[in-house]
Amino acid sequence: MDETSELTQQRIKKLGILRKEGIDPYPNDFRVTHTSRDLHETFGPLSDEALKSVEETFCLAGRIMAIRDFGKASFIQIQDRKGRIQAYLQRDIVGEAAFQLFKTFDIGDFIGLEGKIFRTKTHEMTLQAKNFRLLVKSLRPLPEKWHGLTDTEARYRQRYLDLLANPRVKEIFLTRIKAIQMIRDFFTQRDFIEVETPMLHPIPGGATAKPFRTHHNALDMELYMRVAPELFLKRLVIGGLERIFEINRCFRNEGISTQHNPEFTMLEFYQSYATHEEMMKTTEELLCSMVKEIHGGFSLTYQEKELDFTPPWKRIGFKESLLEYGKVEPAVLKDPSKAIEVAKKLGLELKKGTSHGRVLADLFKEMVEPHLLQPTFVTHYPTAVSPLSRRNERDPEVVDRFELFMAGREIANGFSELNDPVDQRQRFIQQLEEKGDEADALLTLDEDFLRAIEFGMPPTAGEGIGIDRWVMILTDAPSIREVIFFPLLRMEK
RNA sequence: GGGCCGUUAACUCAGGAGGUAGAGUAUCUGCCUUUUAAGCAGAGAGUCGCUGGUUCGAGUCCAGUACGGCCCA
Repeated sequence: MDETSELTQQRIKKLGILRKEGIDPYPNDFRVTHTSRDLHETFGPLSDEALKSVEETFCLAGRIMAIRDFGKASFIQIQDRKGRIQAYLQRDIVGEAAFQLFKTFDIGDFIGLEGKIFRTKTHEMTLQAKNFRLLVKSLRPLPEKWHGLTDTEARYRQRYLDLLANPRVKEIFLTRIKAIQMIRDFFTQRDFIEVETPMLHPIPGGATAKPFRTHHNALDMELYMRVAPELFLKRLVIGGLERIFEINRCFRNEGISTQHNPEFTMLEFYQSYATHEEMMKTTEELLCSMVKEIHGGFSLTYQEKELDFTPPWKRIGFKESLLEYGKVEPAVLKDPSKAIEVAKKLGLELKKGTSHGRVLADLFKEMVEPHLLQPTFVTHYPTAVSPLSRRNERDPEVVDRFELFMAGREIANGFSELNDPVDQRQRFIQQLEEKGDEADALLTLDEDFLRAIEFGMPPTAGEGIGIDRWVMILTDAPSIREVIFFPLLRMEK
């Protein structure tokens, strides 16, 4: 406890006074009958006159957010999970002793109130308190009522204060929660089932990110926090769960930025007997339904840019996008050495490998991705950068895969799944060879997964959507930390 | 990892060219029984992130460091 804070000392003193009076400052026997919103919604439409004939009394509880004291009467604002409502405490109604007790209440305390509803002269819906009780004595002062809490670090470390003091923050998280609920409903209605797969993986797979390592004591076993659920979800598809989805955490042991948090939430879904084409359509339907529900139409503003979600969204081939947005010479697409030349001119390091497909993928990230503002599907990625995707039937050098971009960033990644176990094995081996120089002992062949698809995986399409990034778009959030309750920060001090 | 910016009262912020710290909110005291960021009068509240250095003197200048933010890799 911050011993030096005068304000806290004062409140501790008040706590002592309450206890001496025989008042429990932390009771839990007050029963709530209504929320602030119940009263606003039920009685808001009634006239002042009509309100006077409402005889019912209501029990509300909440945190005191403002006190306007008049000596022998007080207006207070209380905040509950649904919002705020004003209450009016008059000495002549609650009684002298109770009113004196109220004088020790502070902003931040929880209070339980019982009373009737009325409107003030200035037409504010108000609870006329007949009885009230202290429910919790707060020992620390809340952030300022007008400016709220703006110190970014304090907002993330003490998110509870951020939520209390900044209504917009609560709105953002409620939108996040609503979006996730909508995803569940969307897939459930389409006969998908929600599943959970391991977070602790013996072999990290399904994406090429660096994993967090951990250790199981009893089994004396090295484990990795999952970077993607993909390989386990496919095992379930092999097991006959033809339509599944998972909304859950993934962990990547990489840099932190406005678009990266070490733990983030991913939606993955798999549908047997579907192709990447159908996944794109599903994606449009899913995301559009959310934009419409949350923004009332097919457009929204993200960081001052107007995004238009009216379907169908633009589709462009990976190579075509390099020509159209990257303005590369057509020869770059055919000649690996030309591609490397361009990459070097851009100052790219090419640490991921110098196969033609990889270099083109690097060029794409640099030259194309930032230009994709409106929702755009980029299709047919090089096979070299897509070890889990099904080869295109006309051109085996590319795969039946797409990524969805908007606001210059990747939001989704989907493809027809590779279900040829022989090809899959080769692709894994190739992946290992490319990574060879990194001496990455983590990368071992996932024989268990290969065995699974050798039993036969139905033709399936799958997709992953980064929920945090999508919620950023929905809520106009500039940083991923604004849509994650507790983003990772360094230790304090 | 690099560059730039920030860190002053519980909160939001001032602090010119180095001279020993200021406002609003909140708190405390008094007045006020329909206020709306209520009002009026008064009061208390600070290791200026931390560690060094320069200086007679550092919130201010310099170096380092911690944490945070933005950009870049």
